[in-house]
Amino acid sequence: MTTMTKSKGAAALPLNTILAGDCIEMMNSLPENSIDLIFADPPYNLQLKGDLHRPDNSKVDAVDDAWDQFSSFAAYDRFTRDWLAAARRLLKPNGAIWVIGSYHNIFRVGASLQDAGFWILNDVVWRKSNPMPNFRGKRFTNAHETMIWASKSEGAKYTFNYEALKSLNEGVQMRSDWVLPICNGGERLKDDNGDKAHPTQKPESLLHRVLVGSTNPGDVVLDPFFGTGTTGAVAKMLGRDFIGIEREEAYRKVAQKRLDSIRKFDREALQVSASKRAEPRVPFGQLVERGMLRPGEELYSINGRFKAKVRADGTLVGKDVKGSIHQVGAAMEGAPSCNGWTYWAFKREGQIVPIDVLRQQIRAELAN
Amino acid sequence: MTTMTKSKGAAALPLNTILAGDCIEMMNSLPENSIDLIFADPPYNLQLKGDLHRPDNSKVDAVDDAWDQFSSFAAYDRFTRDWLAAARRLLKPNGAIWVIGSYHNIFRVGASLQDAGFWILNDVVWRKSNPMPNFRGKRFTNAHETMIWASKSEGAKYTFNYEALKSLNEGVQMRSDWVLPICNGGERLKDDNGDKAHPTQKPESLLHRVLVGSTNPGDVVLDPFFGTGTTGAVAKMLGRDFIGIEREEAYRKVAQKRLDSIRKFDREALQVSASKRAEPRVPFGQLVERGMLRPGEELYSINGRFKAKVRADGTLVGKDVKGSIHQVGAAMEGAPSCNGWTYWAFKREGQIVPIDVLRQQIRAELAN
DNA sequence: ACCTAAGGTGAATCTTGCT
DNA sequence: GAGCAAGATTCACCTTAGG
Repeated sequence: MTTMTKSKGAAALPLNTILAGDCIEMMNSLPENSIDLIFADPPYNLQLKGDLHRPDNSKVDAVDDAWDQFSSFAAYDRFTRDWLAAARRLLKPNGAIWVIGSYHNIFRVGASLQDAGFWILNDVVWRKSNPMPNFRGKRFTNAHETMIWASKSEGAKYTFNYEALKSLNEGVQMRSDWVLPICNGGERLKDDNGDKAHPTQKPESLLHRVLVGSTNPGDVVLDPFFGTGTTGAVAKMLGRDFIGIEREEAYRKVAQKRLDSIRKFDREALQVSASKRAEPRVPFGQLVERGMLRPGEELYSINGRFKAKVRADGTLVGKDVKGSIHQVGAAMEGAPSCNGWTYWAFKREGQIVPIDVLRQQIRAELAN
Repeated sequence: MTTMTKSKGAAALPLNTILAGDCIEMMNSLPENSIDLIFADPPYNLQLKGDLHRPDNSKVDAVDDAWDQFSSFAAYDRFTRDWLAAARRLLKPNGAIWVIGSYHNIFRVGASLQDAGFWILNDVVWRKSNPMPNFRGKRFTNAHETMIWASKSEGAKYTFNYEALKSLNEGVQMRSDWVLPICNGGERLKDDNGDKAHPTQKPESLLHRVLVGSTNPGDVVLDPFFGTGTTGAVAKMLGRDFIGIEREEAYRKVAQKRLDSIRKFDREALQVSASKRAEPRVPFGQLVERGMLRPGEELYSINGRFKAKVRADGTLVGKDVKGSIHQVGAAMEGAPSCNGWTYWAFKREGQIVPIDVLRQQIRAELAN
């Protein structure tokens, strides 16, 4: 790969390098209207109070780095406005930006994007297939992050490789929710001690989809919060040029080593997200939520011997037992286990209908 | 259903009615600190430029109603701040709010929520199983909407029926991404012409999960943008009280008709699995007092590594430690904390039995 | 070599109630 | 309100060790 190609007027772009320093200063040192795509993974401004332990008493290794600390929402907003202004100056008129965040920061980022004149094209949800659970049972599992995709301004002719994404998605149009695993296993970079080199390394599969969808080969991709360089790594594989900016020496070192080992079009490395087409699990509770069965309605065992009543939370109550469709079926039969889906039925217009029919309906919908 | 019950000081709440008028004015006419939950589906501020046609040239019936028009982001922000302030005044200290939106408005709503002092608990993604495709192939299929769940302030004791949601989800904790179909078929209300009565009617399944998860029977739920009354309908079914506010006469009429036809589920069906925390507290000493365990008897850690002796006052003595079942367990494991109830076991007839079995016996007695 | 069991871990605003 | 003690609480992976 080449450094310092693609001159734009007097200045030149330091292609395929990692710039050391503050992202706003470094961006301001680059020529305006020179970048095709920006991917930004800014600090999330998590506000953690104390330690968190798992039920087995092991401690969660949380993101408590200094770079994620801001004194107030106002301070975070100032930072956001400043780096977005610098980013917007760099973008070509038909360039675009992606920003990723969580509920801690993404609403502020999104509003600032709009205020700065960016035009939101989609918000895209990264649904994590293996998120960390909520150990205390006080909230929903925080199972997704949000990305905002925006053009430099309204009416701009941004890049969108519709057909490529459709192919990636087995021939149907790509949706705004992407199911991808978090970065772990061999892809997760380790430091010399064997600990994770960066607390929030993003999976290459995510960047693969972003770059295939919104850049063309030869485009210049800037990542102002480069970290361990996932953006650069995927850009290199896909034949795009990148520029990274990273303040922390330790991250730059790991990223450079990573980049040096990557070859363009290393197909093997791209085989991360082949989809498994297992039958989706359908919770019985969905039949209740969706009104297919009514709370208070009676279910009948397929052998006609027992009945039980549906509750609003998708559990059953029978004589002396309550619990899941499986638990109540097992208890009534005195069996160690029972597949409630094939054991229970409901009545419609005098007919006895197995509840599994309703599950099949939902699965058919999901397949579309 | 009753109207005007639950007086709060001088004022009374117009329960289970639809108030006609501007939502901010109407909210300001209600007593402060009186509402348990607010569900709000405000205008999305869609900024549609022209007509959209499907590939077969049929015209998409878009949301272009007057109530969704704002002159600028600043105007939308003003409106948002104002209704959020009125909403926050109404909430009880431990109340909570849900707001639903799309990328057009949700970032502004989220930032305003945070600025107003609400404390975000989760952002929840409603992943539509049957969204409208992107006909032009210029963007990702807009296949989700975003809900923000927030308590009135940081540290508030909001309602979260963890076990009920877990039951709804087949025994695993509920995640922040919910896959549910959009509202159509028989559930979709039609006007006298057979057209959809409201452009953005929400599915009852969505409200079912919201209300089961974050309210209890008898709670008061306010929806300041009532529309055709999905919130009221599900609240009524689930035995919650509701208050709706709606400006448009046509929507109120449809909503009232809908509400009149709905019956509440029976009481048993509304019972929901409770968390252990809600069960009565049983001191370990009671097991000794009642002779279920004898002073001097040995307890064994569940992993078989440690043992300790029961004393007459309900404390344990082990090697070098004495104290509560929790303290001794934690000390032996070198852990910051330990739930002694699940950590210790005793022997009966050669069998190892967890002490929690004895606590459950006592709780079962207390329930009778 | 292959299978099973045990252990580790991930952007987390993660308790409640009594004294 | 601060301080302390009781006690409730996890899913989908991957790696490693052991059989």
